[in-house]
Amino acid sequence: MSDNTEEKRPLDFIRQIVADDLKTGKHKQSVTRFPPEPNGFLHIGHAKSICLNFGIAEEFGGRCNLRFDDTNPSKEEEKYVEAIKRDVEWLGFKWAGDVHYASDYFQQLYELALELIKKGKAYVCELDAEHMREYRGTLTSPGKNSPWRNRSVEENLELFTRMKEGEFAEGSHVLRAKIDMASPNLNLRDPVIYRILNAIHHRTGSEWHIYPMYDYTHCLSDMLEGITHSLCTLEFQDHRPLYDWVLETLETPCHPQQIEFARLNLSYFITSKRKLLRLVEEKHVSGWDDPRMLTVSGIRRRGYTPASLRNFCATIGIGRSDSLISLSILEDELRNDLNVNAPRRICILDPVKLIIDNFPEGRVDMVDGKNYPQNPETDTRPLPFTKELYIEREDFMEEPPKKYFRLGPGREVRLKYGYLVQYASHEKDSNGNITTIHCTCDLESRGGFAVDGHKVKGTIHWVSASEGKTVTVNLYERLFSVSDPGTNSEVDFIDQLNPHSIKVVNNAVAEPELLNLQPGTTVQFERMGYFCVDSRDSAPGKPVFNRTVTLRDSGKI
RNA sequence: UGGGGCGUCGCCAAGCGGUAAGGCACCGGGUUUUGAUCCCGGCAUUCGUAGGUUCGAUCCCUGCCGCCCCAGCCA
Repeated sequence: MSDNTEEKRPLDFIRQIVADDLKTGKHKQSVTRFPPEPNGFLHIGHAKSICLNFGIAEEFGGRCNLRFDDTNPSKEEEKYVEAIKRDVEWLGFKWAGDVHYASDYFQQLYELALELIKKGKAYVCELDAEHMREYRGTLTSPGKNSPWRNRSVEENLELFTRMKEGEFAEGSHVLRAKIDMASPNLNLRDPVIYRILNAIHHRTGSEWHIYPMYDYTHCLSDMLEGITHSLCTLEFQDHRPLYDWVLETLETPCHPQQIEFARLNLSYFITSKRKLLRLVEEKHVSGWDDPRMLTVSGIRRRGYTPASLRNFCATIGIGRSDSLISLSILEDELRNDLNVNAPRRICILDPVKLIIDNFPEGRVDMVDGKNYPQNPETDTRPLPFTKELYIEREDFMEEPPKKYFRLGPGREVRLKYGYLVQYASHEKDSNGNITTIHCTCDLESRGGFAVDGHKVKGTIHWVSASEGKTVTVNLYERLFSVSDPGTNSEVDFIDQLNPHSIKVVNNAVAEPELLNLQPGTTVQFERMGYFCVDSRDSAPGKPVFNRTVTLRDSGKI
């Protein structure tokens, strides 16, 4: 796999901190973690976090754990665990040792909660959700103490134990950290750290009746794993004092440093699990792995490569300011990779027949098509050239402007790898649609070279009408028609979907070779773009191609 | 009208007191059997703004303006 780590780009602020901590000896080795909640599929925003956390481990010789943050059994499922593991591996990363789960620590977390109670730093509260909100105060006014705040340690211990034993109903009791109900930081107003939940957990089943909350779990899980740098997104900044409070209060043997960075926003897309879920549930897309989705699985099915994702993440960098990254950066990294790694093939997406009047009937010339423009002349495949061909409808114009380099009355053009042909005539149906174009060809120009050496500017691609194979091609465009869908709360993001995000072409004509591709393979259709064999809808001998991305087409008329 | 963040080219992003890297996009030109690739060249007298400190400030200080996040028994 190629990525551009070899270029000495400046370190982002997080890597600088890691480098400094290693240099000063604060840490012998960096230990990071990627902590997804298994409640949905990973999207490109997660890829940024994955590249950061695993990337640091690779670059600094450290370790990176994969840890599932599974503290809410009502939302989490095993199938997401499997999908997430597959996505991380597909990106090319390897987690240190076994996969970790926050649920591995439930017993330790419980014992530490007992410690907290004994220190007088946590109490069982019986306020219901509504009262709890009321007591919390507002952004501008302080909260007030819960009437249960000053229970004795013994009583708290007994109540918490009974919570654990399943003696109480959901919602009736919670364990709260005793911090400061007047704190300007709402997260410090005696946050709930344990609640009663009787759901079945995907790993621990019905063993537990109480489940720890994120703020309590995350810092301790980090601590237990010896994480040195706990990287998360900006919205957790306000939680950092609580992260630190738990570790300090419990006097833990180590204290990971939480560092926040800005989450990824990509133009013309949404990176919100909740909104992606709605697209799936309301069937605006075919599923989590719809090639138009910017989920890791959708991206993969679309034909993107792991290297292009990693290079993209390296290119955009890590910062703390809100940003909206242009989709063109992603596409640029994709093209950089595919340009050198995707073999060239030929497929006509919108066929119109071209007949070479002076070419012998029944003759099949096998001409050589180059697989990669940068490779030696010998890396070729045979292409059957016959009297009747298909060319792209857009490659012929009845009244072409001067700068149009393709076929038209009076024009000469090169059929790539084949022959030079000169326009003879064309036919139209009653609706005025062009049905057939007639040309004559210079039989001496095989390979596309003029015998007398004259220049031919235009080169177009073609497929033999008799030897070509009909295939289905999905022409994808961006899923949304505005650059910042979902940003304006006045508008439902569903109304911002691009009605032309998919166009299915059922009569594309492909060179025979194209039927032999393995699902998941990405090739370039010369002059048209990069296309990937769909891994779900293709059948042997009946491939379905997804347009991964178009070619750049600067100045094309 | 509480607290926490952020503000360098259209979009990202370096810069760490010594006089504005790089990428994307865009605009020119060259090569080309993909109007692709590749190659050259252009693209911030200026760093949200107003003051202050300094020989010198994008970097330090102060005020102002703008944007984002926080009142789940979600993560």
